[in-house]
Amino acid sequence: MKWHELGDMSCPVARSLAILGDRWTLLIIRNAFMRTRRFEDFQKQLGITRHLLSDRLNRLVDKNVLKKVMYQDSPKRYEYRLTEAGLALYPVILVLTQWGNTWLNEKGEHPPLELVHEPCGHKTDSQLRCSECGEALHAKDMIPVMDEAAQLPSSRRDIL
Amino acid sequence: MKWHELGDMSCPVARSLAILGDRWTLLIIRNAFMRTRRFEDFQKQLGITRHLLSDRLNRLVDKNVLKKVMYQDSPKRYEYRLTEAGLALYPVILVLTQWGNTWLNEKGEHPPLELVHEPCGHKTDSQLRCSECGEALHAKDMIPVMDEAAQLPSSRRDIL
DNA sequence: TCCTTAGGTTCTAAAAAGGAACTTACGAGC
DNA sequence: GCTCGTAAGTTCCTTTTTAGAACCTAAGGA
Repeated sequence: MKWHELGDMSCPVARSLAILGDRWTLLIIRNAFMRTRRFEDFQKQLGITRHLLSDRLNRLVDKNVLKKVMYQDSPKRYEYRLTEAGLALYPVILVLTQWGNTWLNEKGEHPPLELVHEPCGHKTDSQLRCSECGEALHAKDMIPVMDEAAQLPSSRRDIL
Repeated sequence: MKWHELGDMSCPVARSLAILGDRWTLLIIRNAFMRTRRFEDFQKQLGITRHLLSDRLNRLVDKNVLKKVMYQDSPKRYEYRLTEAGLALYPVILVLTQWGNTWLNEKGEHPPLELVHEPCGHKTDSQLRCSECGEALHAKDMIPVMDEAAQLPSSRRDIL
């Protein structure tokens, strides 16, 4: 199976990863959350090749994760900003931060990146909680349900 | 910059993505959460080439995300199971599921994958909350702090 | 006129991914 | 003891992607 075919699958994880699941895209988005907006800045900060950066930024604009905003008229210059869909990726960056802090620092060689929650003023560990009962969510307690999908022919049900 | 060099960076997102940030790894992990454990099953479900699957599974074992467990003695057969670090990736899968459900289904062509939280019995939308004050977390309220890193030479501070 | 800045595009070589066939080690059936 | 089937890979060859460096364009300033 070719990679781009994943975008048509019924599984939402496959569709998300068809946009986000390559070696640079989530790093670009991380930097966008750190207020990076311009081509040159992304390129210097990430060390990505200009060619790839151009390709990835255009893809993200095409997929409505970033938008181009003109910030100078002559010569015309555009910067890249997170759209509403892009801002909604913050949880992805946050859980990757916490996983890296916790599980990829066994020898203690990296100072953890701590996050202060400004409204309450404390260093925070984010927790995923159920919107209904408020309890912390764990894999073993979750049951996937795909009502309509059950009525699709099995060839369209894909993975999940 | 080459991809594998990211694993040494001080940013935990870069270190996480040095393991998870390619086209197949998170899909393999998604299927592991769906109880897939054997080489043949991963291959059939994902449509990944056998070569790549072998490479990715070995890498995940090497990085302590999966472990090989013998399930048959003769001939010796092993299956791949999530380690503690692997199980800790559930939030990543969950937030990607929700983002895909919400933002990659504009034409309504995909039935959303709904998740029932078994202990309370309701369909849930997971929410990221602050461990200290319990409020929902948003990008604009978070301040990254890297105490010790501030004392490192700037060449070692990398991106964040 | 020449230099600088921002945002790319072009070129070539190297690395990674895709696809199909082959291997190994066993057990079962005939 | 021959053939088939299964699980888990490995090999070989082709096609795509990436990496890295150089080049291009359009405008402003010294």
